Amino acid sequence: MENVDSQAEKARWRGRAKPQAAEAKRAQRQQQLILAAIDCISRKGIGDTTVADIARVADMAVGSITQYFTGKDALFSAALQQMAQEFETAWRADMALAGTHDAAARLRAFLLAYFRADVCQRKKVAVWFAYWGEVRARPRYRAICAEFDLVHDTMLRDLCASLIQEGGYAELDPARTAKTLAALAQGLWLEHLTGSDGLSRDELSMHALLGLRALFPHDADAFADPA
Amino acid sequence: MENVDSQAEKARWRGRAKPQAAEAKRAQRQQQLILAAIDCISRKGIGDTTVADIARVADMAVGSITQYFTGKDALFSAALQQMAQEFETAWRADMALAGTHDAAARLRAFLLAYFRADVCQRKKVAVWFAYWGEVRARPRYRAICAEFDLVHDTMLRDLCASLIQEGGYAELDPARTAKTLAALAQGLWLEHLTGSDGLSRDELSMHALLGLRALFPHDADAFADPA
DNA sequence: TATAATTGTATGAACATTCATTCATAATTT
DNA sequence: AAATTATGAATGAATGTTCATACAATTATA
Repeated sequence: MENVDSQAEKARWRGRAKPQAAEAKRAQRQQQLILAAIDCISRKGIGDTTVADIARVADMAVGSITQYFTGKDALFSAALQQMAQEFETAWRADMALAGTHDAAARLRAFLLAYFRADVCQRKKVAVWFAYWGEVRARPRYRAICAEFDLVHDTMLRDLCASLIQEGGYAELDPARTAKTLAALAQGLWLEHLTGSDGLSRDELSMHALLGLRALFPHDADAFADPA
Repeated sequence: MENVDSQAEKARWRGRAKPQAAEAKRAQRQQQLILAAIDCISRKGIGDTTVADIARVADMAVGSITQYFTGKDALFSAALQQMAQEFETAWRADMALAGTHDAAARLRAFLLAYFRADVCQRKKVAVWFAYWGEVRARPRYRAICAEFDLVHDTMLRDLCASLIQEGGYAELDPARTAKTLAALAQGLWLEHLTGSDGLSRDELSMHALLGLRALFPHDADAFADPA
């Protein structure tokens, strides 16, 4: 991640063209490693994933890891960052689709983004929990999570505030309502991960919608289960 | 754990007394190790906790761990088992206090047990997530969790079913309502663990009560915030 | 040909486990 | 009661393994 600058610098320095292709290839290789790391973490956990595992899955040599990341830790941090970034991109996209005016529709889109097919894979959820399991011990992970949580929480609180205003839910506190919904969504992820009766993504969505209807009964229609 | 039988056997065989004291001391020593393991895991995570760490905190020799547990893994499993057992004991006790007739009061007691002072310590929540982070990778952890989840889920579903019947919430499905509440409680644990604005246990309780009131509006009184 | 990228082995640090020894207490014998 | 023997808990240094990182050799690219 930190070599991006030196790449750009080099391009400027030489004045030649090629940074396009070279940089793209470099990015693709980094991506390969990040994907492999995520895959390994989901199957073996953070503690038991070795660089050899990652190299094997990425179909690269162990030495290449140092080429693209300072070390194992940096790779793991980059993987976490990417997961967080991907999720943020996902809910932003879904919200954009829901328009800009209807607060209920936007809130619905936001919360259901948790259960998108590309987000709510068992594999990825396992990785989220692997990181959360280490978050106390590793300040770096904590910092990355905090950065994305901030914008996530702010958005959710604003959505709740809008709906509370528009829908006439004077008794609800926006911040508390938002935290409650966030907790519900993340708790459902845990259910997805550990539940013996493997709840499908659709079922998880319906649990989330049940929570939304309960909190915002006037908008039950907007939060109805999909047909 | 597996020597208990041979101990009892010996007592029977010799007819003499002493197993009392010896067994108690043994149990106390095991306890010391389990407590030390929980402490270390909460501070360093499962992956970075070494037997040396545990021995230091327990104020014992590294070799003593093998004396009481097959190995590091067995100790960790025992610690998880104990945490799960403690939690089950906690909610059972709180429910007993809530009586046997009032479904709402019992459900309230059950859910608020998540936020008892002795259960909802940051330290212990960190350990829960450390285990969940590894649960995919370690079948042993998964089995222990599944065992306790079963009785937990059954109880919660029965509670929801009772209240749905008594309170006239025909539109609610007991199983789905139960899962939703469980997810909310566990999600609030995560909030407790990672939330930058460290929510106090009281605040967490209030979030849970908000969820209960939303789902069961006829019983808002029973689920009111504490004064 | 010069430069960059890739590879896989070499290295040493970190670690869990093993085990010979010590020591306090209980059991047995005088 | 005193002396002797037996027991098994406790210890921590020794052992062998696992792993991340560094680096020298090799291959690809420009």
